[in-house]
Amino acid sequence: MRNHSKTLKEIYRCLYKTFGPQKWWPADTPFEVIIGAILTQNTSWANAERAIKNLKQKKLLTVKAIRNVSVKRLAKLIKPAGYYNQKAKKLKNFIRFLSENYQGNIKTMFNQEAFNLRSKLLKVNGIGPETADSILLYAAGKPVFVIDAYTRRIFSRHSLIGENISYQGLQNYFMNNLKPEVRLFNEYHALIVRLGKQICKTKPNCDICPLKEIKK
DNA sequence: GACCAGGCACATC
DNA sequence: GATGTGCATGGT
Repeated sequence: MRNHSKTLKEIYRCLYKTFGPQKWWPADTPFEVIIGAILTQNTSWANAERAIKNLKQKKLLTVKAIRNVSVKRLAKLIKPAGYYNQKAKKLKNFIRFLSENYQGNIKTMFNQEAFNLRSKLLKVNGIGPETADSILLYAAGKPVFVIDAYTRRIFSRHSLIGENISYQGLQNYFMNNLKPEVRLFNEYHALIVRLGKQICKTKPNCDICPLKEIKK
């Protein structure tokens, strides 16, 4: 039997040594992290960033401002992020959730146990597992491991997990085999994305994969 | 011009 | 629970 805990640590060290700290999440405030998490859904970060820049420029990156702006104007401003009509509604949905349950106060929302908040976030239309977990880890600073398409691709290619494993299954795999440290979870997910961006697009391409030395 | 990017909701079986 | 589809921009 493979010692998954040991292998996961080994992979982390390898990625960190190769790429260094990724300094996630690139945002000024927890609120900006949340907005960014919604805008970057199935979208390159560069495009999500353009949308955020537009919102900042129009002074719309606050709870109150997004609550008061029309969906139409919001959609127009976030256009570079793609799916702009859907995402405008999603942003509105989150703001409504925040306003109705926590007086629009992010800190109040975060003042509860992580998986309790997680289940509430998942009920907001537009927030799925990855977005919820990104909010919990990168905005709230809670030790929740974020899974994305790269994670499944990379770890199944290295035969550490089945390629059809569910989001929950994969998240449990990481969380059962790693210490629940925010710092570690933060950097680990970011490094996985970093690796995925570089080489794990469509082919394994293991010749230049820094993980090729990880023993099978 | 195809393919991809730090997903998600919804319909259908 | 699994599988298929719409949503949309900008870079390679």
